[in-house]
Amino acid sequence: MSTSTPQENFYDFKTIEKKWQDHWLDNATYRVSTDTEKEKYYVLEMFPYPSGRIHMGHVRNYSIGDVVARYKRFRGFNVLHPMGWDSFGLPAENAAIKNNSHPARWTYDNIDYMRDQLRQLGLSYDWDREIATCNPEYYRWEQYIFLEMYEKGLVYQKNTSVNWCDSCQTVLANEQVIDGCCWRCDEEVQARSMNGWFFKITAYADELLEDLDKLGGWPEKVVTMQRNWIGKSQGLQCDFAVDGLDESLSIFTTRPDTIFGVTFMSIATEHPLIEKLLANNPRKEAIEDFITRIANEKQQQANSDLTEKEGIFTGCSCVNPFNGEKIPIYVANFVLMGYGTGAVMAVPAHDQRDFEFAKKYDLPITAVVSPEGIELNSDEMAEASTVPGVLINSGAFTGMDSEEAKQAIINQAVQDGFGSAHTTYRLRDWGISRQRYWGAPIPIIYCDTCGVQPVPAEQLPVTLPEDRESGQNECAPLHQRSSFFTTSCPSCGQEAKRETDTMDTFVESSWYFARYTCPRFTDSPLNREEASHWLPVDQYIGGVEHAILHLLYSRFFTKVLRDLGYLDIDEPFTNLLTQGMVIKDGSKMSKSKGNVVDPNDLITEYGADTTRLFSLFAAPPEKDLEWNAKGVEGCFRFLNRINRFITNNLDALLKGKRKLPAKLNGSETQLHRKTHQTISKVTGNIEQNFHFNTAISAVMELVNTLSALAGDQKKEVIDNGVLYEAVSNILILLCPIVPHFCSEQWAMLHKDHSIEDEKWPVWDEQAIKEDELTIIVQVNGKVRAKLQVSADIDNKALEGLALKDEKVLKFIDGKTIKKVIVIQKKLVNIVV
RNA sequence: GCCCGGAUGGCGGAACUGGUAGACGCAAGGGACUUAAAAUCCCUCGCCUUUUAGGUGUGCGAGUUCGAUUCUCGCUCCGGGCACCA
Repeated sequence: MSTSTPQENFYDFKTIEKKWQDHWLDNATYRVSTDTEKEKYYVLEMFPYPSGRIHMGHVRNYSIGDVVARYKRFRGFNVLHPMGWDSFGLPAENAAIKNNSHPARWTYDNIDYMRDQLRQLGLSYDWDREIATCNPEYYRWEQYIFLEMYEKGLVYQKNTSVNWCDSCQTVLANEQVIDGCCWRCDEEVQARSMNGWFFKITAYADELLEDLDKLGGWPEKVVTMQRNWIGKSQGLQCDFAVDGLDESLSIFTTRPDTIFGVTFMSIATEHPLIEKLLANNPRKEAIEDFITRIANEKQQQANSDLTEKEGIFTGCSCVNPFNGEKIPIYVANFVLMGYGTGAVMAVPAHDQRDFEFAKKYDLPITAVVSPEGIELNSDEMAEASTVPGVLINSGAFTGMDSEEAKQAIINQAVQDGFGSAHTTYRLRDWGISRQRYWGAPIPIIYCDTCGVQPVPAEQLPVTLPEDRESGQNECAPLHQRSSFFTTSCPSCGQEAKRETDTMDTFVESSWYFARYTCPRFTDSPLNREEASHWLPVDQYIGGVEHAILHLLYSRFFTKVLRDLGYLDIDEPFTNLLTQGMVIKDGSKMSKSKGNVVDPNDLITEYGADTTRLFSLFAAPPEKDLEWNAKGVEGCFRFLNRINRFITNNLDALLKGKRKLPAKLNGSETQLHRKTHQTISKVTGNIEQNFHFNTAISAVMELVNTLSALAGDQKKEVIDNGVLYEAVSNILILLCPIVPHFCSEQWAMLHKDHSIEDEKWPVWDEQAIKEDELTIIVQVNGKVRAKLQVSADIDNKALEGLALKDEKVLKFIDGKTIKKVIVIQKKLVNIVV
């Protein structure tokens, strides 16, 4: 639509949308409370970070959610559909520095603007439940939960190696380290050992893994990603005595069956045993140099590709408890201290990485598992053999099947007291400490006398100091504020210091969905009654980029809150829909690519309804959506066609009877049938998989049929009852998608009630049935003719008709018919 | 490297448990209305050919079947996740 276009050609979306938005807001139409009469339905879209303005991804996400919410209301559910703001985070601090403002100011301004934008989209939220996670009334309860978790031993402090940027004076997350340098200032990142707070998510590793089976309403892909992330493996933990020291080296392996093939040992550069191995070691200097070099390389290559495997002999050895063999100990760059025990028994014959290492350092290779039908020669192997087989060179276990041997060897280790069955997870505990200002303060006090003290619950919330000076890029901002960190010990009353780290912002989003059920509750984090009524979330909708972290943390919090007595569910989200990205010109919309479409422009030009309609029509929700400006116009045209039809037929629609006549003529039958087919199609598309694109197509077809049969060139007179049936159903079926438009059109036809008082239509199976069928006739699988037959024809008669058809005769003439296949009501295939 | 997806006209996408491939929309071409434009309406629209018809066609190659976009096997390309996990 160009600006020179006369407005009178189009429906007046500006006035209409404003009118209905005001109406919904003034009447709090979408406010909900517990209702025992109606079944509850909780639909939730991932809440946004208030970055400034909404983008097309938000429009798509929230449009999908809004259709679900409105549809479920039509189906008679009591729908909880809340919205809020994930409003802590680093961008606010950066923006505050840049604009010489305060993070809170910047954040709340953004929230105000974006709330307005969401309202302009006509989203049916219960705004009374709005929450902002940076509000002390929200994070006080997060601090409260933290303290309860602390009490239960689910929160602890430990020293770990982190990415440290010296110029920014802060810890960086892995994804903020680019090629070994800080994403913001390009300073080289260092490894630094720091004390931080951790949530013991590993305590729930098994349950988080097992309960994945309960998530039948989640995309298989997301479940798999979580399963791999948790990464459970079972095997043997076994101790190897260190030669000449009163120490043992503990290893974990998933291949106990290969234990007789161990020819060396690889340990991590950070392994605690190294210190002891280096005492009085003639090679001490070389080993230390190696370790320092590897440590630096590791830090810089945290995000890059694999480096070559390297190691250094320590000069020390240990003993394989199964056969008494002496095993040299190497320090190797590929061994992770954070997984297993930080030491790996190396079996080069059956592990590719160990194989390469052995070749490089000329270490022996001993094959101990012989795959069926193959004779392994240790000296001639070109690569490791990782398949199962029969044990060889394995003492008492020789001849045993490798799968069987795993258990037998574990049993032996247990019996002899040097090992046991053990389960290891890839999942690590969740480090939540951030040296930032704009986050929820960790409610802990350090007292020189009494040590670590939790802040007493009655002193919550620990609020952020408001005197944040702007214009400074300071490190650990809370650490600079004595007004904040100076306090008194809750135990002895002496002067003490507050923890100055804030919590990872993922903590806020791990339980907000529960807080929505009782957003203003002041007694505890959650009102058990409300939470148990509304939860779990029936339908959760958001980007697949949160498939692991956010969704895993939320599942973890749900289990913790359950164990703290606040919830009675195991899993927070029954059904999950992960929507695709919004793409333009083949790549994701981004400022740097300059291919951003601003929702504001679209709303101004075509209105919210068209914007919603297109974002739902162009692709099914789970797929990426390719933006097409012309496609938007097509959607706008569609709405105008409906508007024009109703306007042109308003007299008949208002004055005529709204009941179907007793007998229908040809056109009426067709329209009536199409109407009911459309109801069935749309309902099915929404219920099955939220494929709104095909639902919209179906309504478009109905509108096409309507124009053809009842438009200007109509052939037969259409009874008003049939006409009304078609029109009213078009409006109800489209209402969840284009609510302002349908509300307005409905209001033109009805003075007494709004469209939202209507029930979702039910289709009539009888009306759907076609009385004539098109039967395909194939000869040797190729379509040769189409027959119009009455719907009740039997197979025998059908076969007869097909064999007599002129076009078919052409192809079977003079040939022997081998076989005739008749598929009821569908096709006849003649094989010659 | 491993684990998931995906590939259908000029484009976005349809096609129920194997049964008319290309619904719906966009773009394109032709026509009507108009002084003209906008808007609207009608027609055509996978490719090829000897065009009232026939051939061919759902990334490539096989297979199962009367019949495959759909099922099986083997590839190619694209997207995503994990990445020294012992």
